[in-house]
Amino acid sequence: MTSAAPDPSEKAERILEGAMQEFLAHGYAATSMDRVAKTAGVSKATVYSYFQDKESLFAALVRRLAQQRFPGIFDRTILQGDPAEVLRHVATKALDREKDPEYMAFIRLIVGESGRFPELARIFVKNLAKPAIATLTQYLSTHSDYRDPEAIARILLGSVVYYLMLQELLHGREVVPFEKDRLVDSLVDLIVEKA
Amino acid sequence: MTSAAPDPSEKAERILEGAMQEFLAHGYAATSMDRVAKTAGVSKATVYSYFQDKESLFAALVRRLAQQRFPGIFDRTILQGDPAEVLRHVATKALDREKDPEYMAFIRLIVGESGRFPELARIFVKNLAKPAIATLTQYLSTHSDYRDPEAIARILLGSVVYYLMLQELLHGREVVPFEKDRLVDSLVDLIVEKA
DNA sequence: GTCTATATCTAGATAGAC
DNA sequence: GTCTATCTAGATATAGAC
Repeated sequence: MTSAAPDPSEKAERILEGAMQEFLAHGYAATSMDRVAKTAGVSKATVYSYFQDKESLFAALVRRLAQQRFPGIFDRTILQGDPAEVLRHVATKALDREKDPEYMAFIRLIVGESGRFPELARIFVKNLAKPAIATLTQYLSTHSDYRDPEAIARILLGSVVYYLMLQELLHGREVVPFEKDRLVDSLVDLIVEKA
Repeated sequence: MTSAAPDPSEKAERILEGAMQEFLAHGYAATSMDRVAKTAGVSKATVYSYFQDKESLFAALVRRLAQQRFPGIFDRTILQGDPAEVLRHVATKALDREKDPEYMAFIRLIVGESGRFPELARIFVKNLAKPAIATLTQYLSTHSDYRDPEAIARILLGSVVYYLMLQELLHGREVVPFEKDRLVDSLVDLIVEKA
């Protein structure tokens, strides 16, 4: 057994890596299993030996991305301290995701396939959106007097996500240019001054 | 591109109608020209006599939807009067779009295909998002003292769009339930109290 | 276990009948 | 002008070689 494979899951890793590149770049329907295999550096038959079919591979990939590759932004960050600084930090960190092309492509993919794969969209919400809302809501509950902290949390996150979607995903930079700092400044002012 | 006939062709209308149903339901890649023809009630050859290829048909459809079928929300609405009432009206009207499945599917389609068709995404931004931002910014400029009215406009619209996307498109209703009224109330309070 | 080769089907696009 | 029939390419999925 000198030529034994390193790890049975090593091939599965490469396949998922190849699948990620292809699905993120072209979406579900426009991605072929041939290209997944080629990108992963294995044969197509090997892909089918690890994953039942195209849908199973896609589902496995999305679960993986939602649970491992793109953990919630604030999961490990303990929010505490001055509200103005904390909120500015939160908004800025969320906006920084524009610099991660894979994350942006993941958003595009999930939204685009949310009709065909509603269950995968729910996994995305449960693993990424929900923890972000919960963490921010928790902070606002203990550091402000808002009647409805979750509503405020959704306003902040919504403003940021809308910015990313409009300016980056939908290529609005050239059509409706807008500086990130302006959004952050107004957002922090609006929320903190009121508190 | 096919030449736009002066008098609208009945056949072209039916084809676009069929294309709308199919593309909105399945996205670009998963939609076949066979099904477009069948839904439109014409032969596939007829489809190709009116539109050069699949991409041209898709582009014509998106332009049509962005320019005619889904005009900007506030284009015809003259915003004037008490800020609290106006902003509440604006937010509520925008949130009501969740009741229009075709509009929601259009959002999903544009976001999902924004990688493959960036120019169509820009058309969407130019015709729908930009006018909404501009109209609301204009109102806030004359009815509030905000240093950056456009930032406020984007915060309001972003909060609403994020709600629609998370709760409806991504099927978050069951995962992170939230009442629309709570969002509207906090949004209006936040913006008007500060003014 | 993995790959090559292939079966089967469906897609986009077109030629030719009427 | 419109439809039927068809071409060609590329898709998913699998059988069989090594």
